Amino acid sequence: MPEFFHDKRLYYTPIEFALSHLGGTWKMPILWRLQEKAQRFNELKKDIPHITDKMLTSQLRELESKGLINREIFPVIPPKVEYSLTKKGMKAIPIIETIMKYGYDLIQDAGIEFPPKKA
Amino acid sequence: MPEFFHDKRLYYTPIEFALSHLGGTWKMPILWRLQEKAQRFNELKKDIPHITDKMLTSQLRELESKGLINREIFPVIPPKVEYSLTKKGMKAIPIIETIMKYGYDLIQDAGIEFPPKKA
DNA sequence: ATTTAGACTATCCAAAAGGTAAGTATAGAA
DNA sequence: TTCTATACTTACCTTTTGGATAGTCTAAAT
Repeated sequence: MPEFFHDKRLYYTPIEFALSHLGGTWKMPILWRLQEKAQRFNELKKDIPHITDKMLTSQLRELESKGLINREIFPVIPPKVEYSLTKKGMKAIPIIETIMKYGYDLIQDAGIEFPPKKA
Repeated sequence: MPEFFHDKRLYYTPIEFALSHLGGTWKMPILWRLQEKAQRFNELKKDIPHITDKMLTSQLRELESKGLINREIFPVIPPKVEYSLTKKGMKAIPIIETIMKYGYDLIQDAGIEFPPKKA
């Protein structure tokens, strides 16, 4: 039985475990944007097309709970909160880059026109 | 609008597109096992713990429709069908390897004991 | 006559993921 | 006094994903 339990969930493979950290529509685009510098909630929101408040909040919370990002609260009004990569989060960047490049290759292969942007 | 339509679906990023090819619980474990040689349905089934007939069938169909694997039918009874990687499928292998290694790293990080097996 | 093999298909269901829309708190600006 | 900014929360749905279970087809073996 090469499977294992962690945080109330059963995983069958390391791949599944990796995807629990990076998978879904939003986690990688968020992490990617934090690689340069810390960002505020609304900066991320403006920079990531289509994401809703709810999704952004929930994904940030998941990334934080898995230790990939830091959340720093500035006690001012209106509120200010900054998100940044942890060391663990930085380790994800090359993986994301690999997947992104693969995605671009697939897009090329499929003959789709797509602007080479940031994620 | 850096997003695009393809095959009746809307994608926002290359990452999403890549995950539509490799994402989910089963696609990468399946592809990984085809890298050495073609495999039959029941060989894959025995080699991939926990996968059900339905999941194996549906994932093989998806991989085939995206051009990552070939399906060869031998007209005998009982039926014999072999699955193998296409050139496009082979391009996915290094990506899967990267993700798998990352998964192992995360497992180490989390202090989980896990046997270094095949996917 | 029944069982077996191999590769499925068909239903039905439960859980997870993700989207819509509205509401909250606070202080300063208009 | 109403409005604005910021970072959320809550409730409610719909869609997608995945799991359980049973059934199908054919010919040969028992």
